[in-house]
Amino acid sequence: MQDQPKKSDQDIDFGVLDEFLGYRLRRAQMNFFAKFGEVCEDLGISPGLFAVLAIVERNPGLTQTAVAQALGNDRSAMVAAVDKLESKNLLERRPAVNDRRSYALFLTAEGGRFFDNAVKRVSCYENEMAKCLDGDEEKQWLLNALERLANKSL
Amino acid sequence: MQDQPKKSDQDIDFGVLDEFLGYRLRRAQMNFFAKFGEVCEDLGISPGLFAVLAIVERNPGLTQTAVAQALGNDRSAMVAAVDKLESKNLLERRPAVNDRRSYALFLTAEGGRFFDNAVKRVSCYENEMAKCLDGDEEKQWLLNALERLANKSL
DNA sequence: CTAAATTGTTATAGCTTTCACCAAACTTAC
DNA sequence: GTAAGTTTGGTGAAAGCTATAACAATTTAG
Repeated sequence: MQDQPKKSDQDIDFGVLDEFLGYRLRRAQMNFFAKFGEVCEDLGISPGLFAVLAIVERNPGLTQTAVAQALGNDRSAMVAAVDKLESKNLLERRPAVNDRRSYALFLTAEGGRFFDNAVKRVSCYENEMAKCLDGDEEKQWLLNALERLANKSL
Repeated sequence: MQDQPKKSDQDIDFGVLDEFLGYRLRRAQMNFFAKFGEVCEDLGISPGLFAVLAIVERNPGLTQTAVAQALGNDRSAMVAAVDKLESKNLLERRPAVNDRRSYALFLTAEGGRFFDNAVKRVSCYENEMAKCLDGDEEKQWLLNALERLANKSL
């Protein structure tokens, strides 16, 4: 009754966890986050900062809150993010033309080059990760399923 | 040149983000995390604590580090988690039989009942979320794809 | 026995979320 | 038009969770 059978890592019963989408999503996302860190280590940006650059690059002039809403983050999270990107000379806060409360965000020239380079790296490792999927067909299916789950309400 | 076209929330160009598995995984997982919080609000446990209970329930006597490794967390994260679960009388630290450094973790009787109840709730909302998938077939495919992504190495 | 590895722990830092706050903008009523 | 209240944008402080590094006690390897 006291001799536990010395379970190895593979030997563990995950029970209901194995059937829960929430848990599996977390594990998959943790792996992606870790791989992102490896690939972009020297660039000094996190997935969150990368996402901010991506939104601002395609939608120049957006306010901080607009970017936050687009990414599903809180407004307050944007302060430190934009501060950091601005200190790296990648992003620029300009006063908004018709609203003195808000800033309009723009990529700097350096930010544009930086982002292009980062996209290359991220695309590269994304493609590598997607190799465990069955071709572009399954990847598109997966992207679609994930979008449905992200927007599902109870 | 200065009149930005007043983009609404739906009007934003996500660019490369839309094709990145990492981003879509994050969005989907954020939604699951939020829904978990709604459903289990009065229970006072997070997805992380739920996962600890699930592992200990199916693998009684595991050490803290073994649970951490199973869940992909750091050992140090387990301290606060077990502290919290122990203060709720759901989990118990017993001295390990053959290693005075480590504890063996067990669910208390109350912890067992609590977990059963929590599983009912989480299963319920998991099923609700899965309704945006095409039957059990697509769910199983998705679980499988997520497992592949979680274990893929570069 | 000595050196290396392991367990639980603490401290520290980073990131994210929540709350309250102030200034600016908007809405409504005069 | 003005003046009141309300909403919104950015910010800062506090709380939460996670990851990293270091540490003492203990176990294991050589």
